[in-house]
Parts: sequence; structure tokens; C-alpha cells
Amino acid sequence: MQRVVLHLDMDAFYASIEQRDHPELRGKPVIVGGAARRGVVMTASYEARPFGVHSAMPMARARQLCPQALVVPPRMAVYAEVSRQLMEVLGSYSPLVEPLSLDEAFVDMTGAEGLFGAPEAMARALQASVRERTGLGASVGAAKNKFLAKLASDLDKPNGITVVPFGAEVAFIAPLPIRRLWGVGPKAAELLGGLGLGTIGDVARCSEAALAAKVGSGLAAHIHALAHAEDPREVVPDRDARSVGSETTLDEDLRGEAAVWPVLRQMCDRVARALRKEELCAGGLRVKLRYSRGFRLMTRQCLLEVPSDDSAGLGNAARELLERFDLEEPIRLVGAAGFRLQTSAATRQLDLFGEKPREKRSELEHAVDAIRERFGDKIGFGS
DNA sequence: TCTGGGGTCCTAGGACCC
DNA sequence: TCTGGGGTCCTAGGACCC
Repeated sequence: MQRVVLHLDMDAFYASIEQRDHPELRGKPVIVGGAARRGVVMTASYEARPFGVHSAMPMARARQLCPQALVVPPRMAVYAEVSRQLMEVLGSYSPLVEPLSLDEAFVDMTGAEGLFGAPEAMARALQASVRERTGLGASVGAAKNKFLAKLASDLDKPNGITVVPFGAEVAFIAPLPIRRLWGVGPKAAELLGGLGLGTIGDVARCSEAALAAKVGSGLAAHIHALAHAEDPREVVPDRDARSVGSETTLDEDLRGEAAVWPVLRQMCDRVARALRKEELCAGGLRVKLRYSRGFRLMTRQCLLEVPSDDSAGLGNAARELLERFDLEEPIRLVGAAGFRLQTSAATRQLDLFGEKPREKRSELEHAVDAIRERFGDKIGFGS
């Protein structure tokens, strides 16, 4: 049976929600992002984009390009709720919905032609349902696989519908630049450019061996297949998370353990809370520091003797890892992440064979979580 | 202009085991 | 003496995505 995959991507998601909820922002250049000294643009409304403002741009630069822009701090909880509604709508079309982020998802519509008609009709119906439920615009791509559907949704924004013609996929994508290949970023594009490759068609005509010599065998096999419009990846709902992290860029650089440790402990707190919320424990912990000088990122990781979801367990490991960094250089970012995730139930099973009295402690942590949910993050609970 | 925060996946090298 | 070959696990770094 012919696979039909849709990819739906919300148009300027965060900025559009702000314009929806604040009529005075409509029709004006709006930038959602951190106003802090080191803030960046999270989303720019379509009115702001002609000025050259785009996601991930330093806010200072964005304000310079578009001084009249209205800068709005993000309301992540609101965006998450809208996202939930969005995924609910998609779920009414197919059980196979794979979210990629808050504002985009794949929907496998294979076999649904009888209900919804041809791929273009499916895409229109989806787009209309999303607008009806959320009041927001989306662009939709339809094709025989995930790569093509995602590429298509980005070709006609905002409010676009793009169907990659079934049976003529290779010719359709051949003229597009290699950066459209999923997994080809600035570095790989540069390397491939060295081979004289500029378009997807160029990559399709190149031998996989020649590609591998430039970018490695893994990426070469991947992009060679994509360039031939082949992508076997399934639409997978309920993908399990592989890591849970929290990080923060400091307003001012810090140096020395006495300054860095309190920040790291707070990051561990947040990770622990996120883990408990998902009823997960981490079997490993990674600490991440970014040095101001050279913007260098360094990580140190270890496995935990006992998988943990509490601040003390993660914090102890984090403190030991911290000693393995050079803390005399100015530091601009501090982060922690748990990995090797497993369910809390599985961890408790293991604990039956140990002697750690973690059950009591866990009750206490849940109580603390409840208080923090009500009163926010800044409450101290002693050392 | 001076670079967020949430992730995923891949690679290379070293330890360790048989 | 002077050095195998395969497999697995772990760590650190980095590219990439939204």
C-alpha cells in the first residue's frame, strides 16, 4: 500500500500565540524571546522577518535590525497547552502521530484515503481542524515518507499545503539545495561543497563512497538515500525520552567552585523534579559547562551506583563531576542532564535487593514538588 | 551581533575481556 | 619476547534539529 505521511508545522508558533492572545500585537513585528543580556530570539512573527530577524539570533542583534519590534517574554506553559490541543487534533486523524517538538509532528495517514480523500485533501482537512481548534495557522507537507513530508511543509509558509508528487519525488527534490537534506548542516554543506555538490540532485548522482570520504559512512549512507527520495523511518508515536536535562546561561560569567556549585545544584534540582514528574530515574548523570573564552563546551559524565530521581542523589554525583573541570576560567553556562532513563518502578524493584531507604525520601521529594508547583522555583529548603 | 535551552544521534578512542 | 583480534562498554566531543 502507498504510504502517506503528513508533516504539520505551525507558523511562527510562539509569536502567533502571542498575537492571538494580545490583539494589540496583531499586524506588528513581534519577537518572542529572552530579554536578558544574553537572550536570543525564539520566534519572530512574519511581520518581523523581512527585517532579517530569525530564530536563534542574539536579541541585541534583532533589536538593532528591527527597533520597532515588540519583544515578548515566552509563556512556555501556554505554548505547551496549545501543543497538547494540537496533538489532540492530529490524534483524531490517525493513531500514528509523532511529535517532533511543541509545534510540529508527523501523522501517518496510510490507508485513510477512503475517509479523507487524496493527500492534498487530507492536508487541507488537517490544517482547517488545527485552525478551528487553536485559531492558529499551520503549513502541511504530504509525501510518501517522513523526509519528503517535512521538506514539503517548509516550502510554502505560512498557511501552505505542499504535496510531493507521488512517483516523481526524485525529480521534485533534485533542484533543491543540499541544506534541505535532513542532517546536512553548515559543516556538512561545506564539506560537500568541496566536492562541487550544491543540489540534492548532485548528491543523488554522486557515489556513496565519494560522499563517505568527505562526511563519514553513516551520514553518507543517510543522505545518499534521502537524495534518492528514500527514507524508511516509520512514524513512531510515544517515543521514549533518552535524556532529561536543564541548563542555564548566566547573566555574568562565574568562576570557582563556590560560585558554580549553587547553580549546578539548582540544575540538578530541576532535572530531579522533571524525572519525578515522568516517573523516571536516571542511571547516569552528565554535567556541562561552557567557557566564555572560545565558547567552548565541556562535558563530564558518570554512571550512578543506584539510579536516582532525587536532588541529593544527582547532586552528589554532580559535585564529584564538577571537580574534574577547570573552574578557574570564566564560565557562561552550567547544565546537568540525566540519561540511561528507566521507570521508577523498575528502580524500586532493584532497590528491593539493596538497602537504600529511598521510599521515604521519595515521599518527601514529592511533597516538595507539590509546594514548588504552587509557589515557584525560588523557595529555599535549607542547604 | 556575539551567540538559549530542549533534545537526538554519531564517532573515535580507551578499558577490559576472552 | 614485544604484541592478535573481536566484542562490548564507557566517555567526550561535536553536528544537527527545533
